[in-house]
Amino acid sequence: MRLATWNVNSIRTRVARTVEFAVREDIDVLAMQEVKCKPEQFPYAPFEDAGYHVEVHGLNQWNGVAIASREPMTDVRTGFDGMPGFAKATATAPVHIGTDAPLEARALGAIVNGVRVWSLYVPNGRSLADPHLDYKLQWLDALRAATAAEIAATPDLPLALVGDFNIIPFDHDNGDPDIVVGRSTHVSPEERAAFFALESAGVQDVVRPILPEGYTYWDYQRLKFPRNEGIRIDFVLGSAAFADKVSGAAIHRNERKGEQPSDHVPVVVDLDLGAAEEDDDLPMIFA
DNA sequence: ATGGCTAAAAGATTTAGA
Repeated sequence: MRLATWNVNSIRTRVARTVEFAVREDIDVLAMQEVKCKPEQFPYAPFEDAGYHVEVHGLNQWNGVAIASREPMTDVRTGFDGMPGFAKATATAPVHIGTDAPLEARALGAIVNGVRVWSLYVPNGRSLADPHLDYKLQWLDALRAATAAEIAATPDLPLALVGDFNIIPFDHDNGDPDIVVGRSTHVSPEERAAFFALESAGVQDVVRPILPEGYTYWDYQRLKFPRNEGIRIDFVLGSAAFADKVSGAAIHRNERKGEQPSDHVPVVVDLDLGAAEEDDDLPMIFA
């Protein structure tokens, strides 16, 4: 099975190149982030014409996550247990963060080919002084707890957290001189600690051992891509049962090129799920 | 020229992204 994650930055703007990529790269499961639309606005037809089922979680023009899959999806979930919401300050009320605040469309889970996939769009944080950074940290801590609980409940079910984590784990993942430790989000000790705390929940970065270097995002502004001033913020974090099956990985830097690219590129992982999943593709000469 | 952004809703700017 070939699994990809891609922050598409509006699926309506980029549906053609998104589906073209999925078909060309033989993607079985494509987790998308920032689809920026409601389900009724989602361009299902191009995906379905290419042989994909689609699940969408979108509430408005912001955020929005989706999964396209060649095989049907089961146990589809919007949001994870304990996921907080965010309400910005108004004239009469302060900022509110919690499970009783309005939930955003940042997490969509489904089981496909016997693998639990979570398509995740972690809150940005905005700036070090912004309450949105507190929201980001609380959201990540709730994700850590929910992931630990899910792995404890079903340790043999391969699980992957995939998506835009909005954290630059290591200094060598940051090629953007405008992002500075001490001044910027994405590189703060607190955000990095929240990212690495996911390891304690039982998931690990399955792309890093194969591709130690490589950016996944370049800002549209100030010639960041031509200058290769990118950052690495999109990841595939797999449980032990998932990581055992990883046989390859790729970061598709070329998808940042061309007409109307997303500012992110796809990250792809190959899984060896054994003979069962290959039955569709191989002649039954061993039957 | 030594620098240049993109997207959506509702406008003719605001909010958001990272």
